[in-house]
Order: sequence, then C-alpha cells, then structure tokens
Amino acid sequence: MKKPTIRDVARLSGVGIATVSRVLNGGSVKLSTKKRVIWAIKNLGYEPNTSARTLAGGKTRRVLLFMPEVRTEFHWRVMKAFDDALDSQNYEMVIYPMFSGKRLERLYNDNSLLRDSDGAVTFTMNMDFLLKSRIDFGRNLVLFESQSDDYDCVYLDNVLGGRLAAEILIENGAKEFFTVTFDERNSLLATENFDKRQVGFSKALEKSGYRLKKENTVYSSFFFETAHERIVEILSECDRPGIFALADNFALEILQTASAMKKVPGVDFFLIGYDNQSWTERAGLTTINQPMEDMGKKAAELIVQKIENPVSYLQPVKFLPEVVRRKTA
Amino acid sequence: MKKPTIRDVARLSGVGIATVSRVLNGGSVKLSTKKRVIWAIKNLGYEPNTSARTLAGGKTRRVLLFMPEVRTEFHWRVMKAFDDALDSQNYEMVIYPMFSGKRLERLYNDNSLLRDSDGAVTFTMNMDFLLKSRIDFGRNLVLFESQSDDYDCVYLDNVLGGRLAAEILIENGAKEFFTVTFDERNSLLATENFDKRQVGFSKALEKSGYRLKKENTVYSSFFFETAHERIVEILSECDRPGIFALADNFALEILQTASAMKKVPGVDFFLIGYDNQSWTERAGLTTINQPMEDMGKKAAELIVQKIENPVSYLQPVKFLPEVVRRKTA
DNA sequence: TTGTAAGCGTTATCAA
DNA sequence: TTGATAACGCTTACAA
Repeated sequence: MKKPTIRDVARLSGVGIATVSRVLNGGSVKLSTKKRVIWAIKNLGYEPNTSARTLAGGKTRRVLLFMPEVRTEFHWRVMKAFDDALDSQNYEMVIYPMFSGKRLERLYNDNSLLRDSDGAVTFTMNMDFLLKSRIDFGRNLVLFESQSDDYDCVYLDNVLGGRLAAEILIENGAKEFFTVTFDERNSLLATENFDKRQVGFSKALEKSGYRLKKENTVYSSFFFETAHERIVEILSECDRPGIFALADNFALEILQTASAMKKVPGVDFFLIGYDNQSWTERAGLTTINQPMEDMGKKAAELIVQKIENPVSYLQPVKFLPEVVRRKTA
Repeated sequence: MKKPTIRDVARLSGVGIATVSRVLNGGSVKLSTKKRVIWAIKNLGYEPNTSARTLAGGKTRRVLLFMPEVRTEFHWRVMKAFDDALDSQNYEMVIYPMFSGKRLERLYNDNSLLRDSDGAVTFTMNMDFLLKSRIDFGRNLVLFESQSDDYDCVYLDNVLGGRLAAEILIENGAKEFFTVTFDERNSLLATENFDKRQVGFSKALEKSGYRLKKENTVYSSFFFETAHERIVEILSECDRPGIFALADNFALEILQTASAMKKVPGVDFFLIGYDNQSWTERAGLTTINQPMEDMGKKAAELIVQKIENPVSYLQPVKFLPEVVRRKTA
C-alpha cells in the first residue's frame, strides 16, 4: 500500500494541492478549509516527503551537528539540550561524528549531508583545523564552545572559570597549587578551552601573590587516568594543597585516591572541579558550573534564527561560569 | 552560480542523461563513452543531488545507526569501524542518538530520517523496548550486540566471556569471588549483555565447585564509581580475592584503589576485566577481548548485503571472546 | 549501447 | 483565498 501524498490529501478534502501545501507551511488559508485539510491529513496518516520537499526548494528542517569524541557527561547533556530545543522548533538534529581528519576529507568529497541540512553546528571543535579543510559550511554555521570572529558562537568564559577556581582555593588557605588537566595538543580537533582555564587560574594566582609552578601541572586523560602516582605524591607530601581539576572527571580520580589514603577533602586538601556533572553533588565536590542545558538550548536558538531570519550581524554569546560550593573547597 | 546537474554533464559529454545516470549507478555503458562522461563529471565538479535521487526511487546510500548513550571506548571504536566499513562500500552513516524514550516517540511521529535511509542498525539496544514503539524499521535492520530471532544480528558470546573469566580466576588460585557490574535495569535501553557475563561467570564457578555469593556482586556505574568503599573492604579483608570486572572501566577503579592501598594485583588479588580497551595493555590488566573492529565491520557488511541483495534467511553472527593474559590474573 | 520521456512529491508563481 | 501548472534533478522503463 502506497503512502498517501499531498494529492491524496487534496482530493479527500476537496481542495487543490497548493492549498494543502499552504496549510502545511503556514500560508494564509480560510479557517474552515484549513480544518478540512487537517482532518484529511490525520485521516490518511499523511506525512510530507522530505526529499520532494528539499528538491522543490523547501527546507530540510535538519541541522547537522559535528560531534567530537564523546567522553564525558558534558557532551551528552549538551547534545540532549540542543536536540530538545531543535525539536521544539520542529527541526531535526543529525550527527556527524568526527572520528578523525579522514572524516573531514570525506565530507569535502561528498558534502551531500551538509547540503541536505539547513545549517550546521560545530561542537567543541578546533576551527583552524575545520576551516583548513576547505569545506563549504554555508552561511548557517554556529560554533559551540569555540570562538571565531567570523561566525556566531556560544561559549563559556573559561578564563573566568579558571579565575574563580583560584579564588576559592586561595580563600580556603591553600599554600601550594596544582592543576590536573589533559594534553589537548594530542587531539586534532580540540579547542583551547582547557588552556584558557589554566591561564585564568594561574593569572589569578599571580594577582594574589601566588604562583603555579610549571611542574605542578599534572596531565591525566579521560580514558585512562595516568596521573595516579603524582596524585599520591601530592597528597602525601604537601601540606593542604589546593588542586584545580580542569574537568570533574579528573577530580573523581583524586577523590578516590584520597579516600584510599584516608585523606579528607576540604581538610587535608582542597579540590575544585569543572563542569558540575550530576554525580558531583552526591560526592560533595566543589566545582565550576557550566550551564550545559542553557548553552545547548542557546545554540539551537541561534542556528534556527540564522536559518529563518538571516541577519547581517554576528551574535557571539558568552556564558558565565559559577562556583558551586560544596565540601571539597 | 548554480550547481551543475546531470543535464549539464550529459550536454558536455554529448550523451543523454540516462547514460550519465547509468555511469553513476553502474549500468552497462561503452567504455569510451563512460570515460567521456567521467571526464565531464570531474570537469564540472558535478555531484548527484541526494533528494532528487531518493525522490526518483533511487537509494540514499545512507544507513541509520541507533546510538545509545556513549560512555566507553567500546562504543566509539565500534562506531568508527562500522563507519569505515560503510564508507568503503560508499555508504554513509547517520546517527540517531537515543537520549530517551521520548526520542523514539518522535521517530514514530516523523520517521522521515528512517525513510531517508536504506537501512538501520541498532547498537546495544533493548529490542523489546524498541519494537514496542511500533516504529516501522523496514526490512533492512541489523542488531548489534543484541539478539532476536526475527532479525540479523552481530553479537559476542557474553556467556562464554563470563566463563573464561571464571576459569582464569580459578586457575590463579582465588578462593573467594566477586563481580563488579552495573545495574542494567535502570537503563531503559540496555541489553542483557551484563547479565549474560554474570551468568556465564557464576555457572562456570559452580561447575568447579565454587560459588558466587549474592552479596559478592558489587554495583558501580560508568559516571560515578560508587563501589569504592566495597572495594576497599574486599581488598583489605579477603585473602587473595578473585574479581571479575564486567567492564574494563570498573577494573580501572579497582586498580587505582588497590594502588593507593599498596595492594599488588596478581599477588594480593586477582582481577580480570572485559573489553580489552586500549589502556589496559599499559595497565597490565588481564581482560576479555571483544573484537570491536571486526564486529563493527561485520555489522556494516551485513546491512549492506541486506540492502543490496535481499535474501530470505537470517544471518546471526556470533563472535567469540578471548582471554588476554597480562599481569593482574 | 543509447536516448526519450514519464514519473517521484513537493514548493512557488501566477491567474483567477 | 484558492487552483493550475511549471519547476526541482534524478531513475527507470521502453524504444530505438
């Protein structure tokens, strides 16, 4: 049994196909006819054909999301918020995972997916790298958690985030400071957000007369926490160290190690994370909140706006991080 | 400047549009004309229009992947392999993330994405749940890491995996046995793979005269390892316990805790993981290997085969887990 | 082996 | 406010 088309709907409701199209796309139609058409649509279980729509010059109502390797709750929650917001505007999210640079090449050679989208959003991607690919992203591009003067973007003030972390740790009376982070340079597609947190942190320290020694930056990773030994060392040799974990994930590692060593956070050492992931509340971790849901939602709004009402100016949206005080600092 | 169409190509190469289409889709064309057409395609930078193709009844060369919440290296590596294999056959992967049941409803109401795909693959999804949604997945559906009598599927023998783990631990001379897992029932979309590992493990234990006590199953989670205290307890109170971590992620937690407690794996306790994630080699973790790349590739082959040569029989493909012996057991 | 022409299901233009 | 009708770019009979 064939799927009903716009013609079937027109026939059943006794109007022309153009009228049905108007009902579908919000043209002006007399209320009574509109009602008949809607009834026919429901009655037949009609659904517009996307390909025909696109071909005829209509919009796809699809937005492409360039997704980095998902490692933390952060990515997932932002994507979810983004998706929800798009859906409420009747748009659909399609994910393009960035497994490697090879994938970009592929998109360059066959950008049908991009053409079949009304717009695109890059998610924590290194724009230098992306733009170097010479892919034509079209005009409707929004950057999420990366910055550029040439595109709309939604990002968090990571420098401020670092500063806030420093202030808390100083306030707690820490004498020596440490950061736990990961080496972004290994990641082809990384943005410089971790760098910024680090910079904000050490600048704020200096402003108060402290200093972040170079060797006090500990590198870990998301998959396999390699910082373990350094953490044991710090926790046993330092007097009440102040530790800034540039992602909550790293803080977890520290919390566990400390627990096994019978060191009490907030007493024997001070710890502040970054992200405010859902588990941190239970763990009593003091952390820097990123309003992930708001940010995801904002990105969706921005791209939809760009698609529907093209304007000639840029709209960079900067979100502000906030300290969530709990037990560890 | 408009994009070139099939007509432009036909005109430039002096043939009819049908001939160009044949070149594009692999119909029989004289070699010399074929060459001319290909030259024209390159010359113009022509790219077929997906919507027109689909509308005209052609294939989209697109496969939809239902993605669960990605937490571990496992998901990422399988997706990558799947994607690579699809690409080599000139297919494209589109991800449909399963944020929640709500997302399924949405697909039910507007399954244009599904219609715009030639086939679909579910990735570690609970099929009961998925089928209950009454979504029409079409005939071209392949299940990855879940089983059903009604569809092609690619899966690992998880019961065997559990058995292998038990055998290793017994061989090491462990007296008391533990498992660390997570509670799948909380996850709407989970498959029963963890259950199966657990069953295989305890059955094998019993066959050798041992027993897995109910209270010896420790529940953790991927986001926030809640098993920490239990692990400390086990490690300090048991004489050389044998621990089966049903995912490498959980094993990592144990390794770290042990390290902080100065307990040596392979001596003070025995530990075996599951997955053979990339970091496990460096960590010296004995684990059960899942051939992720092979499995992802096989799933791709299966779905492409289904699309291109529909057959009337089912092809369940069972992969076998293998022990990777390292230092912890 | 090739070309002509009839769809595919929409949107958009233009008259009515 | 409506309805014909011409695109949109392709695949696929069918004819040559």
